[in-house]
Amino acid sequence: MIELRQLHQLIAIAEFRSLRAAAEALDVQQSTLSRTVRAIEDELGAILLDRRHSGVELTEAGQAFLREAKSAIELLERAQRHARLAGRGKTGSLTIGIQTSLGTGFLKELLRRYPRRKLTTISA
Amino acid sequence: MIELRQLHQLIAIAEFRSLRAAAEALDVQQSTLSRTVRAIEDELGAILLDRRHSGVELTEAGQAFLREAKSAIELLERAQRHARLAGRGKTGSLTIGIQTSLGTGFLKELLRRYPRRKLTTISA
DNA sequence: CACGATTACGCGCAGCGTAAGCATT
DNA sequence: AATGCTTACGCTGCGCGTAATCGTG
Repeated sequence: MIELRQLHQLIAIAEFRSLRAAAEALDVQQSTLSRTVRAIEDELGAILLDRRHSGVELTEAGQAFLREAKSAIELLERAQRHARLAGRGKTGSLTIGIQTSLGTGFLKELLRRYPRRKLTTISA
Repeated sequence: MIELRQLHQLIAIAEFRSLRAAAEALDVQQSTLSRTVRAIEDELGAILLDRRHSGVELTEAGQAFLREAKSAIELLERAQRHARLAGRGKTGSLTIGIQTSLGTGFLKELLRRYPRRKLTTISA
């Protein structure tokens, strides 16, 4: 299955018209991107890049695919933004001060009933 | 980063309203899906599922996110279909018969010049 | 020779299965 | 007791870095 990481890598490659440059920008090795492109091409059964010795160039299939893929990613990122906004206020961190004596009984029970909360203890 | 695999898992969960059922359908363990949901929720900072003891239910945030995410995935899959169509005829497998004597010199050179082709040898 | 993409090899970690745990009906 | 989600633990496969290779201007 093509993953988002791979698509982002492909997008960078297309923007830089170069594996080398994209690799540097993404802070990975050329080899990583070479393998990624190869994997996507194999999965699609279409060649996406024209490998030149002066970099790479999108084939027609590559241009079409990337244009559509970008729209999809755009949509997904909007979805994430919306979800993050929806989550505001309903989640977040809560900082409280409490005497240690209280921290042993009631608080422990509270955290047991509401898992996923993390308790940071600072001893006096 | 949220990956497509995770979104597909989330979609299955939403359809089945159950981790158990979705896990069976996807042929993974419940624990896998539990962790996936948790990971997405953490990344988004929003709770997507109401965990009941009779299964799960999408929260409002979950419904909204999944609706948008599904559209994005739909778009991506269209992009892949288009690319596969574009690749037809320009790629594919070519089966040839050839005498072994020819397979050593010319063919080897040919394959060297056109990498990524695989040669399957069937000895007589 | 320089530059840029490809490929072989080995490693570390993310994702998973197993199994135990916990809460509710 | 049965059902269903969560969590701890260890392993395996995948993605990556390193480094060597190939091919062209």
